Amino acid sequence: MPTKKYHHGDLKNALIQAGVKILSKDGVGGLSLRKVAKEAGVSHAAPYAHFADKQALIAAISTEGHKKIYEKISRAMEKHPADPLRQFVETAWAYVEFGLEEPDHFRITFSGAVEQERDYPALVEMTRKNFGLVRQLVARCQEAGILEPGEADLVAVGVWGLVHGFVSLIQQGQVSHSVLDHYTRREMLIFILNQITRVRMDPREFANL
Amino acid sequence: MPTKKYHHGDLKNALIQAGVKILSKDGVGGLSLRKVAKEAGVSHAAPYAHFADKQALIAAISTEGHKKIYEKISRAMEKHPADPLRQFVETAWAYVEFGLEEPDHFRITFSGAVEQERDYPALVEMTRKNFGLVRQLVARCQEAGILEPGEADLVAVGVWGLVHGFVSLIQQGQVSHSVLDHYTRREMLIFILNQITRVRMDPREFANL
DNA sequence: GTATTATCTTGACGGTGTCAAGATTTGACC
DNA sequence: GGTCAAATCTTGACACCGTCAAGATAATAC
Repeated sequence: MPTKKYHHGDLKNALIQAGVKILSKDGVGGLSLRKVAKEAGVSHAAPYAHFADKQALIAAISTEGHKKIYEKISRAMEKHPADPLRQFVETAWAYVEFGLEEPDHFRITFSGAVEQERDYPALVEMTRKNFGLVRQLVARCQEAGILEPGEADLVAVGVWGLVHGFVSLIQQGQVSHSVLDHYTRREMLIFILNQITRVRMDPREFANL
Repeated sequence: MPTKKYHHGDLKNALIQAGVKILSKDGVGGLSLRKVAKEAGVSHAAPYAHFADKQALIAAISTEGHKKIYEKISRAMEKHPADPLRQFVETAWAYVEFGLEEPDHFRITFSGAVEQERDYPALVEMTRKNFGLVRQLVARCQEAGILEPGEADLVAVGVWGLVHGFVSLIQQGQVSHSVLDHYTRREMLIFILNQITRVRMDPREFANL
């Protein structure tokens, strides 16, 4: 963390947090640089001392999103250090939770609002870190016979896509009522995870672990 | 129709097409109502005769995206009417192709830029139609023993998410070079599809069908 | 042929991203 | 401690944006 400085102190982080707050209040469409500045108590052009443009702020907010995901899923993985299957389920569920608790932060993090991701090394590094965690979990599950063997990179892409697609469809309300009435979200997740695992979990049983 | 008249004739569709063109030229961030109007050769407020606001135009552009996907995947399914496995592969590949050929149209279609989807019945209907097609294909594959049995709705969510996640990660350039150098995109797709199918396809073989 | 309606233009408003110029504070160096 | 350059923030301006109101024009219904 940058040490306490002059006028504001730690405006850069304050702007990111203000952005997260506005996202949860006004949604992705309501996020503007001027509103973020006002929320942080500075003038409308102050952010330009810390961010080159709006894209750069969004990139920082996305990085913050990936950080939260990293914390959530690494905590989830620590819950059952010796049980890859439960690690798998808990990690996936942690990801889903973030998507449901902070939908707009989740959305802006993955919506491709950052057009040239490679211009933001911190963001690239953070996504790499998250992907590495998933890849590592996938490899462990493959060793344990829970997932099919094969190139762990690609299997990880598949797993991530599966869970991410699930969150997206829930967010957009595209899951039919006939399904929603019969299963909890967690049961639905386990149902979907069953598609790619070699073991078969009973949704009702695993939802309560 | 061609020459300039006070009344355009078919401005509504012209605006949608202008929007698609601008998307491919300037990306999602460069899409504005005024630019779309100019591209279509009308004044800056003319779109308001056909769209309530920018959201409504984006919803129409998203609907157009779903239409293109519908055409592509239904054509793909017709290629091998009696072979569910090939139908499955070709349909997924058609989806990937659209994402790679028109990345920004693909992105705006699924980025949640339309905040309240339910306000746009045509869009809801079109997504429902596409999902129905996938669901139908999934059911057929389940009957043929290619996919695990179970609630077809949820299996379809999984399949869609898997393929969609694959496109997203490719678009963002997050697939490692070590993988990109060894496999074509189509081989990578088949690799991923193997994760959820009960049959095992050889990527090298199936990539050339 | 006239009246009504749909379509399009013009002009205006507040909000937005961004830059330039200037004010203020900090930290480093003597 | 005093001086100065760099970092930080404010103010003001500009072009662009989404949106609305008022009016002009064309198509259509009668």
